[in-house]
Amino acid sequence: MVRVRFAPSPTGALHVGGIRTALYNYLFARNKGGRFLLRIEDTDVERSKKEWIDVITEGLRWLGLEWDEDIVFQSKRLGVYQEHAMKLLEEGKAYYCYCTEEEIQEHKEIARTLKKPFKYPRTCLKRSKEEIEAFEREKRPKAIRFKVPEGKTVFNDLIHGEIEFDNSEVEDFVLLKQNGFPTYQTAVVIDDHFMEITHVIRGDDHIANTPKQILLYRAFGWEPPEFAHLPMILGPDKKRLSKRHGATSVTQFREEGFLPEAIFNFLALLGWSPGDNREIISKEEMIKVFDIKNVNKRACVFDINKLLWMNSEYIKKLNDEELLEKILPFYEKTDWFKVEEHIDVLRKIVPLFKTRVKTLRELPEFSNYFFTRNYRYERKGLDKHFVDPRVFEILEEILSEIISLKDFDKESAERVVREKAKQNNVKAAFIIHPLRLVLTGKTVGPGLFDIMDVLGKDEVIFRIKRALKELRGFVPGKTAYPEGTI
RNA sequence: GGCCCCAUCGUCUAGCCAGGUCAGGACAUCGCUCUUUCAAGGCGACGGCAGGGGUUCAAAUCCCCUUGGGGCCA
Repeated sequence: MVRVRFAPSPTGALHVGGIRTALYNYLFARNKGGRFLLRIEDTDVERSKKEWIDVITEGLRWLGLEWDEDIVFQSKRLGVYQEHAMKLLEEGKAYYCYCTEEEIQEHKEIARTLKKPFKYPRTCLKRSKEEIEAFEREKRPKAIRFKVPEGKTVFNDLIHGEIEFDNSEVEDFVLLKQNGFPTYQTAVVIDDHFMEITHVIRGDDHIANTPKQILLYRAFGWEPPEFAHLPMILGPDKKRLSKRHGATSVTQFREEGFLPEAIFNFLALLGWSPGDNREIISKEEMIKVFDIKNVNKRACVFDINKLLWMNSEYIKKLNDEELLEKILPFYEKTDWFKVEEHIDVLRKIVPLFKTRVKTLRELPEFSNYFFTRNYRYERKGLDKHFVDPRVFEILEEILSEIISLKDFDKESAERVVREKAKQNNVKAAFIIHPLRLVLTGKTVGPGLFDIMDVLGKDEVIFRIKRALKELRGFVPGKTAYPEGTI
């Protein structure tokens, strides 16, 4: 059975690259009817934090990347790594290294000045018995290094094809550090073996590590898994994606109002294509058609614009009730009111913005005027729509008409506005634009009559009255802008 | 510096493995349309095989070099 894993370090947020790695592992496993496991690589005690583990697991759940079986924590397996390092030592496939940090650093310096590549010079492999005994007597700290055999290491990458390394390029890397902690290579190989991982799918920054790991598998007498190295994700400047490129973590995406389905879909298509021209693909469909062979080799740029578009597509696919439910937390965050008390108004408002927002977070700010009278008229709107003084007369007429209206709703409001426009021999747009500005302060938004309907008769009357008072006699370009309206 | 990976519109990509269709789609941009505005929708435009050598009747596709980008050693 296929078994894959996602193995993040809890040293930071779950970022775009990590999400996509998890995603491809997940798709691969589900496509093959295999298992998708989670392992936390927390051997770096100083940088690993418990909080990050929660951030990672919550992020994965939010995205719908449910893992199988219990989470494996490397920090609980230190004994296993030590045991296995000792085994290689006993078999003569590894050796103690007494070199200090400073000595290694010195070698590196020399290599740098000579412009030669640095490789551990096997100092401790060549030490005499006496030397070693002396070190032991003074209890000098020691690491365990792997003795890299001669030859070539070749592996068939599922994405890149055959990749070959000459072992002479690989240095005798450390298996166990002086403090008894395993290095990345050691822990990865041992864990992948015991977790019975069949396919290692990870970022291609690990390609150069792969020969070391294969060498380790062989030393242990284990069969290496298949490898698939995913291309990196870059920022718009083609540099490795980082915080300075804006939102790059699941947490941020969630807070900014992206839907998990959109992220899932977008990231899946970043480096992989089903081969046809589809863009919006459901998770189920992806699982069905995912093939690791169709994954691209080339690093790709994370394009927030396309994500935004895709998010708006998923928002449009939501029915009104679903949208409402998803939007509530974003209204809650505004602190404008208790959402439970205004749920009926929200139920009317939310659908009006469905095709007008790209993220959920935009909705509250786009609809602020439904919850406050404290908004300002957009300056460019005043200049554009209040040029003709007849606007005030018609507004006056509409006001009195609305006051006498028995049943105020979308239809009657529209009838009043259109009739008054007709009677005054102007186009409906002549009065619709200034009225929108009066009622919302904005020049853009949902249909005016929808807005009037939601605001209700009393509020519409109040706002028109207020505007007539504030804006009467206003001449664009000449009159100073009324207080609080700019 | 050494080793490794990569190279199709601004961006994501299809096409490459099995050479022969005006190099197809999506995002973005621009235009038109619909419309009370903005969106959404519909229609359209712009825009690409990094460069150079080969192989071949024929190269985006196969090979080599250069250039550029990325990664690991750090």
